[in-house]
Amino acid sequence: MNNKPIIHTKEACNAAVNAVRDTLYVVNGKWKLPMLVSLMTGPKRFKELQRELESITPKVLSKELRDLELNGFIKRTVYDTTPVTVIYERTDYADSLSNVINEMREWGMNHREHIKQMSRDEAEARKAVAV
Amino acid sequence: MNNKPIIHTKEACNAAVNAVRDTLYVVNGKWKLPMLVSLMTGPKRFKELQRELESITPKVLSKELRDLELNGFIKRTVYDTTPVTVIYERTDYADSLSNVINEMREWGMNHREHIKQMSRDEAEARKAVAV
DNA sequence: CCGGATCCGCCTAGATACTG
DNA sequence: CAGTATCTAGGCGGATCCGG
Repeated sequence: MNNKPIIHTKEACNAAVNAVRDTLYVVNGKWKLPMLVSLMTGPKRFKELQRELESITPKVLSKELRDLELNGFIKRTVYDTTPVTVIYERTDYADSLSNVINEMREWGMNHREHIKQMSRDEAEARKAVAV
Repeated sequence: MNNKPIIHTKEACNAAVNAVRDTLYVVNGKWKLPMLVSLMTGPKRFKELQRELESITPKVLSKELRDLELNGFIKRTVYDTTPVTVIYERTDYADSLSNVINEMREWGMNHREHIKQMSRDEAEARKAVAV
């Protein structure tokens, strides 16, 4: 019918775009990744996380922890001491992100080089014009 | 020195986190992916893109196009007609994203199922308590 | 100690109107 | 046609104070 030879129906593309956006959403923001990284060395208490992430405010930390919990990346456990002790720890499910994260890390590093090269090329072009 | 057996130095982790954030940043937002998808079927003019992406405003489209161009994902060409014709097209470099995008798409789809399962489990738990 | 509640400033997407 | 100019709104991150 048209010149698109492949399986790119509009609906499939939209579903794909949405799936990608979901992924973007769950790891996006300033703190989510550092938090998951910080929890890789073991379970932590609220205050410990706050100290490690230096400069995060309790409100934001609390919200981010809730987000991560809702997505199943961390588990929150309350111990009935006085005062209460709250422990946060990574779940196994958090590891399911590793492929995505690695791809992103790798691409991001290459991209940094690519951008540098682009601006070098551009500088050369400007020089050529200037002469 | 400490109990971390692996190669996770603080600096390496930070660099990794930054690389990941770069990747997140360049494809983030409501429009970047749909735009790249739309340009997969061939070069397009400004107005064509606006029509395909229905509901994007020219200001936002213009900004997003600039972003994509700065990252080297698209090429902008001005033809000296009256009135001027401007053509946007994907670069080969845009294809370098395919691995990342595919991983994200796949993970996003699985995650949707995972979330569903989590809420089902939770509903079960509530039912058990209610009885 | 672990947060919740409230207020506040910023950034940016969007709406609308306009220009070369 | 291919954008720019101006204004507004709302969401997010931060600061500060409060409570269990």
